Amino acid sequence: MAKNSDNEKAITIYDIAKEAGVSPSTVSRVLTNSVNVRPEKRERIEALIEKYNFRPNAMAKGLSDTRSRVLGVLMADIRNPFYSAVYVACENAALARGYRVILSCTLGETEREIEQLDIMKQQRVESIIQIGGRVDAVITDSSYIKKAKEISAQLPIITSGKIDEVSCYRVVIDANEAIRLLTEHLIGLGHERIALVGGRLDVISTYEKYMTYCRILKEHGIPINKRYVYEGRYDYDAGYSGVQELFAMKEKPTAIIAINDFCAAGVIRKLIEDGYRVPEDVSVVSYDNTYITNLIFPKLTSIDYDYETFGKMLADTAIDVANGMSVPTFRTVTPRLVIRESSAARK
Amino acid sequence: MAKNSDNEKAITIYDIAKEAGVSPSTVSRVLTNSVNVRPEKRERIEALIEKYNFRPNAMAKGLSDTRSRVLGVLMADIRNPFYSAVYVACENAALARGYRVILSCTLGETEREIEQLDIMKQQRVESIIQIGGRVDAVITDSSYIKKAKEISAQLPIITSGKIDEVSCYRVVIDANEAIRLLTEHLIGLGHERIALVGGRLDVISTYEKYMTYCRILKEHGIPINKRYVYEGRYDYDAGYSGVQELFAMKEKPTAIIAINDFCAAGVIRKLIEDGYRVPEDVSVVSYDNTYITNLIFPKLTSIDYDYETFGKMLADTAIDVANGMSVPTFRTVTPRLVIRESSAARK
DNA sequence: TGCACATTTGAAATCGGTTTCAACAAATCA
DNA sequence: TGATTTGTTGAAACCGATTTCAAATGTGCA
Repeated sequence: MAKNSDNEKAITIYDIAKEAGVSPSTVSRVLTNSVNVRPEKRERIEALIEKYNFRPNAMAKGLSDTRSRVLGVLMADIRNPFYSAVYVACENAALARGYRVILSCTLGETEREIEQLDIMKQQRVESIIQIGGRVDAVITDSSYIKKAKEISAQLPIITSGKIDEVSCYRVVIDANEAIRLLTEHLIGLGHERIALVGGRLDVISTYEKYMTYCRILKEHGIPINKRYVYEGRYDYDAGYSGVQELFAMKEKPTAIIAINDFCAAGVIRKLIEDGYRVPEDVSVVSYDNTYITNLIFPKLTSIDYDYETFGKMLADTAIDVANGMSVPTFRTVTPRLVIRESSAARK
Repeated sequence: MAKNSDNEKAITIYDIAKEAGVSPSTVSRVLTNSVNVRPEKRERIEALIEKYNFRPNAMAKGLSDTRSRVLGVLMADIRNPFYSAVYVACENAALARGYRVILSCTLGETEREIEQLDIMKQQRVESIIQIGGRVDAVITDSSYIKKAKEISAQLPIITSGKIDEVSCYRVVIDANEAIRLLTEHLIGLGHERIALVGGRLDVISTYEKYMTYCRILKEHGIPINKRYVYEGRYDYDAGYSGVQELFAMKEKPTAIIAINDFCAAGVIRKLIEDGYRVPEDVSVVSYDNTYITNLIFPKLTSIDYDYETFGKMLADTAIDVANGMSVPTFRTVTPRLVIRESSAARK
């Protein structure tokens, strides 16, 4: 049975050295493959490593290295499919460059967030990737800002969002382009009464979207109706209640831009419950292009961010900065429209 | 701007000690709060810690501690909502007991899996939690088995599945109970032509479900029709093509048990495309009770595992075993039926 | 004031690797 | 053959914390 306690100490290079009749330095040289070791000794050492399944203690190694080759990834909740997609892409990119990643989910608790930043510092991560930019917890808690400021003075923070008052490298989705794609897609389909559902205007990216939405409507000579903007959270319920409110109006929207796929699912649900057909009566589109888009009925038209590229850009920035390379402090990811079944020409 | 290179060395207890005019030991005593330190010195030291935002190097700490207080969690893919739910629950439970967690996704690549096991060993994790039991990669790769065997000889492995030939602690969902709940639920609704869609019978838990399904049908005097069992993967497509095949038959099923929520989404999609109504014409139920159940239309009846409890059981087992406590090598989690809209009485 | 005892403290060893430096051995060259 | 260069090796220092041990200091009581 799997060993159920930590009784026997782990093998060390000293043990290997003694049994092989060489010095620890020589064992280390075999491990790091740094300089020549006489073949016969090398073989003896390798045989012992194999025999005992020896693996060098990462703490000891980390102590003598100046570099940790570890990145920290901080996010609200890995259960969110957007976050998990970015995370996996980040991890892949980091691994490809010889870095490990430590993940931390804060579940929106500021205390935990602060604590985790400290832990990452103790782990001597080379940089911290913050995914989400405090989108989920809109309240910019001052104790968090203080900690983030402190940390950012000592190691680079790369974020997909923005942290108030904290200077960091930003790899950001081009929100203007995203909303432009959606709005023009809908306008192209003949829609004019286009509603925005979910998201809060005090969150930067959401506000940017709103502004661009207004600009584009104006460009097309479509009047802006503030009542077509339903603020709310970033979830299913926001979509559901958004429809409830919007469709109580006389001039009902013919198209809805939901703030993400969850929200869109709520939107569609409520529409169907109320007897509307999607997309025949109402078109619904959203952001994120998570796998949810393919699960629901009808399949969702959504904005894709190319997670592989996005995650890679985050990880590469983190690693480049840690290696002292000069890196732009602001980079954008260009979104792409994926048309599926939920949007169609206006009747 | 965030420091863009690792030029200045980090502060150490020696720096603090020198500036405070005490020995490093005293600084360490303040950090660990182990013994008394004269209040005036303690204050001076604490002030310096604050001043420099000093955080002790985790490597150095880890080197002198015999215990790492770290668990490793290995899984196929964190993007799977089932896995991410279990992961978060695990992490919460571990954190509550003062343990950190390192996550590793193998994305089904055996090579990566083996590599990550080694990394965890190097990190001196106290035990390894394997979520998924190689369900996703049915092929039990011999090189993986070999590595897992080697590892399990040195540190405890806790799994939610099963690893061939490798002895480990198992915390397993009671598959028999799960299928019993679903089958009896459907029979209670008057269904007799109940199909199984998705999953492969060479995966233990799937096979167990099949066997119990047969037993229960027999108990109720319902004839077993092997053609109602559609083997496939654990995804949307399996559900989709399952319906395609099953509904080409003359005696069409009136109820479907999908192997998980993804699969159920595919099932429902194809049913609707083909003009069936759910649940009026066909009832659909599944396992896992992920948030997908609430996103799709109709909302899915599914089997819940109480992720908090499940994750906690995994983490607690891992920690208890690491602490030499005697722990049962087999524990089960009792599933619970959550009835939603997708199942109804047979017409 | 002096002795016994408790509290605080620093020096040094330790954890397990890597790396520098100097010594030694082998190979090359004159 | 002897001098020079190159290749291997081990001893010891180092990374940054914790911990043991013994010394130094402080306190209580006669």
